[in-house]
Amino acid sequence: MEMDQLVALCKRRGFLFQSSEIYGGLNGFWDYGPLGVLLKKNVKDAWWNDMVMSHNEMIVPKGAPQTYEMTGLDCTIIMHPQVWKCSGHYDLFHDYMVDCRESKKRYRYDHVRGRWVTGTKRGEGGAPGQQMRVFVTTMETENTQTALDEVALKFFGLRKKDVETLQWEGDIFPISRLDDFSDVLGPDAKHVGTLTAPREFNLMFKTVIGALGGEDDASFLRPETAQGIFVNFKNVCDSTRVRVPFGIAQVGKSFRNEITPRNFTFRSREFEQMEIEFFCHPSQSAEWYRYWRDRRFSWYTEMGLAGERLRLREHDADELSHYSCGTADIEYQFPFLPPGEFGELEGIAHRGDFDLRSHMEGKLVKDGNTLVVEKNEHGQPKHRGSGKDLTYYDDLTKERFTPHVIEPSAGADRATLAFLCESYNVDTAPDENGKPQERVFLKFNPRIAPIKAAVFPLVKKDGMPEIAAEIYGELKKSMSVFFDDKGAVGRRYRRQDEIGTPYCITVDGQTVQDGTVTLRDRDTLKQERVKKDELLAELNGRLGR
RNA sequence: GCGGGUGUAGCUCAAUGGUAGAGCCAUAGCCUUCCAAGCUAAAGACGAGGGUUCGAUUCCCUUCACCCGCUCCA
Repeated sequence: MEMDQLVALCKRRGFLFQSSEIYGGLNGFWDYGPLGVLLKKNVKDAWWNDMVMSHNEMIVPKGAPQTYEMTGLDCTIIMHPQVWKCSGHYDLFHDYMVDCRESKKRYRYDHVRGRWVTGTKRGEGGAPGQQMRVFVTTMETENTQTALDEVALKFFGLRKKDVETLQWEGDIFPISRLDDFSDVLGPDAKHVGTLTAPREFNLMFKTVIGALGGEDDASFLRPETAQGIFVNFKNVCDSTRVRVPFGIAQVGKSFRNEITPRNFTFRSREFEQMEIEFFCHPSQSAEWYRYWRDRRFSWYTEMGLAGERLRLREHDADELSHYSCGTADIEYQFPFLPPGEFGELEGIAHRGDFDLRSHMEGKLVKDGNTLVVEKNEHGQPKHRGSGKDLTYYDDLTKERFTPHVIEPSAGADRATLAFLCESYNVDTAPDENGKPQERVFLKFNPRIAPIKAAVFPLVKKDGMPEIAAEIYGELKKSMSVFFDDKGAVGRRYRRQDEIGTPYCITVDGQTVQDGTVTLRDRDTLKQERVKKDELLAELNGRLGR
């Protein structure tokens, strides 16, 4: 399937539009159309229903260490600025970058390190040339000096055996200590002075609280919904009777000022997340991590992403965040990605006690194998925590501890996009002359199909429209249905196929006589006669409601 | 943010320094008894801003968006 066909279908049928399209669009922002809003809502509802509403805390689910409770939250998009300082997002999302005019590469300002060196550039025919003092640079590596040797040799046009002729001076230090880059050789450059001045990249959307707000009132749109759950952990414990282990779920918008939004809705600047923060005893956290990883993977397969295009990828040890004991991505092979590449739908992370501790003590950094509060130059916490006690006291075991967190964090827009890609199907169906015609249909799981059924009068006479309208009205009380009496019935079927409607109900001449209608299946094209009074029950059964 | 490419109707494609054409889709009506049929009607576009020009969709500049490659990817 070519992605542009799906994009065209999404626009033609009203699933997705570019934001502010009449003004030329806005990079990284997308609007859901009349059908798209139904589809995405169904995805979110399915998630909420399966994870929260239908969860039975009285029985042990398959694969779980024990029973657990689930509850929900809906937090604000703008939160106290200190939330983002303690979570680490403030420091992490404020990057200074330098660009190389020659190699067209971009580097993180604080990651480019180098050292002064003096050498003699090889001239024409191997003759000695000009002597130069240059600050050669490289990205941080395990052995920075070796990397610098290579860069310097290449710059001066020397062989490996000439390495002794290089006169190094001083220590290796980041270029952020230099005021002037005119004698700096970029990591991938052939000439000196090609690096631009550092420029700030703010990956969080900044806004101002209050009409007269200045820089002191600066706040941020949340880059993830998770932090709202952590800062409300104590409120939830104190106001409901939940006991650890339990999970808090939240669905909501998040915002990231991505450098390169691309690939349709896959990387958007405004997007919606479906997140669970699951709190458990540290001794059980590894088991819970495995439970949630497997549970979330099977959710996607049950929703229709079964097959080779979906995979579970456990992160390597060196890929893990410093606080994590395990992270897995659920990934989908989107059609717009190069062959063999997968895009992340959801990450399941073992976050340890990092988050709750951060909001108690202040922003944490790794010191050896432990987490300690990051200090500023005065020896005080760089970002001060709330000081509130976010530990948990277990009445039964008489134990106080900081719960560990398992975080299944899913992208609602990415899941919706994956379902769209997966359901896009083309087959051939005979037209009225028996000639095979190409048919495009979206093979949605009926749970997420925007329209569950369409009702047609075969022709506009003999009382058929009236009966169809009556059936339509009855069904509409309990599901999204569509009425269509325009044009030939074959065209109406195709139109429903293209938006993924699982069933079409047609009132024909026989309906007037015996009260039965035809029920057509989207995938098999087969029709069965069903009594119109039994239609609702029949549909509910087939839709698994 | 950088480099390259592309912007004409919802889609696919024309033409033009002087009133921008067509097919499909979509809309309304007629006709039609089961898988995109037919007839009729009406509607619909030069991505945006500026400049040159008597006149710019066409030439120039800027900008925006999309595609590809870098970069980024908590």
